[in-house]
Amino acid sequence: MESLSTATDIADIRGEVTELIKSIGTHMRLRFVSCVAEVGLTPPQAMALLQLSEPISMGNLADELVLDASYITGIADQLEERGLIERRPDPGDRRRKILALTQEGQRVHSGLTGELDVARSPAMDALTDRELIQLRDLLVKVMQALDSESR
Amino acid sequence: MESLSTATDIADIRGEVTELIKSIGTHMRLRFVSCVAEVGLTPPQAMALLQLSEPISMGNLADELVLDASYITGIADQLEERGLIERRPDPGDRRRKILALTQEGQRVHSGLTGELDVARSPAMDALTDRELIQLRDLLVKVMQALDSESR
DNA sequence: TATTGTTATACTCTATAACTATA
DNA sequence: TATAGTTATAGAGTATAACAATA
Repeated sequence: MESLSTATDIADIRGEVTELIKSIGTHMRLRFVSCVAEVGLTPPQAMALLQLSEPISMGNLADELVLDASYITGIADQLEERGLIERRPDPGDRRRKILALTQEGQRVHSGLTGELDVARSPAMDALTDRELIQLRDLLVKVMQALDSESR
Repeated sequence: MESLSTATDIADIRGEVTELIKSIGTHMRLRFVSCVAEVGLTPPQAMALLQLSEPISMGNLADELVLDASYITGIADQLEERGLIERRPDPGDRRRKILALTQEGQRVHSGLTGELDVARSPAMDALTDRELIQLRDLLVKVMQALDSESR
């Protein structure tokens, strides 16, 4: 009898954990959307801009963001129109174009990075250093289980 | 000097935790999308169907899913065409329509609920009961911090 | 006058297919 | 022949505005 009620409790806690991860993820996403809106960017524009710490070819950017190349063209157009990035020729392959931040792009990039910097987010201030490490270790285990699941 | 390097490490771990929550959230979302696709539903259709354990008015469904009422009309149309739900009049308010599962809808709803049941997901099998409770408690703290942040 | 649901419409995010210039 | 980027287009998800019926 006791084992039965324990099993139920554990199932409940799994459900709680799932809900918590979902809620925290939603919070993070909303925070991202509102941060990028403040600097006048749409989420995909911001995702691309944030990837440009170093210049990168359009194809590579598509790979890193897991987006189709044709979509990257449009995002690049928008960021270029706003003067945040520029397309440079690739010396050595004239098909390729390298995207790089302009000076203004640098400014927005830095501002956004700072704004989003999780280290400055009060989100995890509620945890002591020891708890934070515990949390990290537990999430790593869950993530590993998910990765080996993969079906 | 030691405090400086410690501070950096903690910042790194915060970043790790953020990334982990993002990754686990992505896994969960992909799992949801593939589960609902198996029963031939789009994600919004599934979200609506899963809410129908009990009959509910269209407006209330819109509130619960945080979607506009006009969008609910379309989703309800699709689920009704597939014979999974029906619109019933509300005795007492003739403007209102109550959505309820058909018998076939019941079947799909049960199947999907079982498929998605977190208690049966191997995701958290990597954790002992004690670790699971620890994880829940830590996530609750993070969530509370996020809630009081709210700006 | 306010609320429920519907319609028409439009916008964002994203992919596919066909094309061009280059390799 | 294959690859990088572009264009045109289409589809999913979602919202806004205007409207009809009812409250």
